Amino acid sequence: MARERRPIKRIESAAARQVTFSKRRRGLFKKAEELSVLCDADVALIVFSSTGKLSQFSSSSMNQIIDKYSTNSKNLGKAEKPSLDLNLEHSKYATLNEQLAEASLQLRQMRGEELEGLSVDDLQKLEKNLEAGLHRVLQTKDQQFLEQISELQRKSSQLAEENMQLRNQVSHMPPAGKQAVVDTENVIAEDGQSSESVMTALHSGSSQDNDDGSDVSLKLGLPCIAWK
Amino acid sequence: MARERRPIKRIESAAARQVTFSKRRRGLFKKAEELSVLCDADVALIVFSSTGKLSQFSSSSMNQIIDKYSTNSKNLGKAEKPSLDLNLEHSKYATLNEQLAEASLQLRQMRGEELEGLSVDDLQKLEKNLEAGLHRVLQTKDQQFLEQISELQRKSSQLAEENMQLRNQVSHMPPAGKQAVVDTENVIAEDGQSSESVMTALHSGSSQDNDDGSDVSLKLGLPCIAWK
DNA sequence: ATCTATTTATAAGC
DNA sequence: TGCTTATAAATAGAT
Repeated sequence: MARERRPIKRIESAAARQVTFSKRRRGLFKKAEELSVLCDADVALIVFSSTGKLSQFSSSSMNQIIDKYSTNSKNLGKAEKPSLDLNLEHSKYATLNEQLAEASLQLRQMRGEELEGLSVDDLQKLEKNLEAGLHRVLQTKDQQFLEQISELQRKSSQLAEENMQLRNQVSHMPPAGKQAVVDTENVIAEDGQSSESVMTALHSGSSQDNDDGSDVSLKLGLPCIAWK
Repeated sequence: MARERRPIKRIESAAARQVTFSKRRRGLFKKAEELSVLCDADVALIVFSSTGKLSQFSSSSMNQIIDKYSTNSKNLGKAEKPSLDLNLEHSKYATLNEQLAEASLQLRQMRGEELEGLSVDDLQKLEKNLEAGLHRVLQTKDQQFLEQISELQRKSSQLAEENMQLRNQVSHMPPAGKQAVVDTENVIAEDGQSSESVMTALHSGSSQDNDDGSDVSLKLGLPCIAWK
C-alpha cells in the first residue's frame, strides 16, 4: 500500500517487522473502532506482538464480548473462563431482561395492545411508525409480486414461442399417415392463442409444465386485490 | 476513503449501515490477517453486527488467544466463580439473548426493515399485524380526543351557566348605587344562552378561567385533521 | 455485486 | 517513534 507493494509474508528483519507492526496495528485499531461506531457493531480485538506484548480494543466490555462470543459460538462445555465476577453476570442478565421487556412492550404496542398509558403524542408517533412500516412492507410485497409476474410472463412468452413452432411443425406434417411415437402432449390447438393471452396460455400449459426445471413459486391463492 | 468522507458517527439508515458493515468488515478482517502474517502477531477479532450476527478471525485458536488474554490482562487470579451450574447460567443467558434477538428482529420488520428474506405469505401476515395495530392505535387516539372533547363540553356548559347567572345578576343591578356585600352566586339567569353555543361560550370565557381548578389538557396545537 | 472518484493507509527513507 | 511522500488499498456513493 505504498511505495511498493509488500508481499503478505512474514517480515524477516526484526526491525522492519517492528516498524510495520506499529504502523499497521494503529491502522487496524482505528478501523476496528470505526466499524463499531459507524455500524453499531460490537467489536473486540486482541493483538499479541511477536514479542508477546498485548494490545486490545473493544467497543464495549471485553469480558462481555468474549462471553457473548463463547455463548454464541456454542462451544459449550468450556471449563475455561470463570473470569467474570458474579456482579457482572447479574447486571448483564438484568440488562438483557430489561432490554427484552422493553422490546416486548414496543412490540405489543405496535400490535395495538397496552396503549392505555400513552399520550396523544405517543400515539401519533406510533401511528407514524406503523404507517411507515406498513408502507415498506407493501412496497416489498408489491416488488415480489412484480418479480413473480415478470417471471411468469417470461415463461409464457417462451411457451408461446414453443407453441408456435410446434404448430408450424404440425401444419407441415403429411396429412395422412399416423406415426406411432408422436408425443401428442406437445401438440397445440389449431386456432392458436393470441399473444395477449399469456396468462391463459400459462394456465392451460400448467399441467404439462415440464420445461426447463426452474421453479415459479407464485401461489394462486393470494388475494386478487393485491394485484390491482 | 471514497467519494466523500463519511463522518464517524452511527449510520442511521439501516440499509446503508448494513452495506457499510459488509464492506468494512471485510476490510478489517483482511487487515487483521495481514498484520498477523506480516508481523508474526497473534490476533483475535470478534465482531457482532448490530443484528447480533457473529463474525470472528483468529490467527491461531480463538480460545487459546482469549485464554492468553485473560491470563495476561488479569493476573488478579479469580478462582472464585464456583461454577454453580455454569451451563445452566449460560443456557438461561443464551435463551434470553435469543428472545431479545427475535424481538428485535420482529420490531425491525414491523418498521419495514430487513424484509429481504420474507416470503409473500410472511409479508402479508406482517401487513395484517400492522394494519390491526394501526387500527387499534387510531381507535385509542380517537377515544382520547373524544374524551377531551367531552370534558371541554362539560366545562363549557358549566361556564355558560355561570355566565348566564352573572349576566342576570348584572341586569338586575340598580343602575346607580353599588352594593358591597351581595351574594351574587345564586342569582338565576333571566335570559340564558342557547345550549348549542357552548364552544363560543368556552372561548369567550377562557380568559377568565379561574374556576374549580380541574385541569383540561387539550393541546390546541394538535392537527385539526384528526378532529374530522 | 460492480464500478470509480476520492480518501486513507502505509512502505521507504530520514 | 515521528514526519514526509509516492503509491497501493479501501471504500462511499452510484449503478
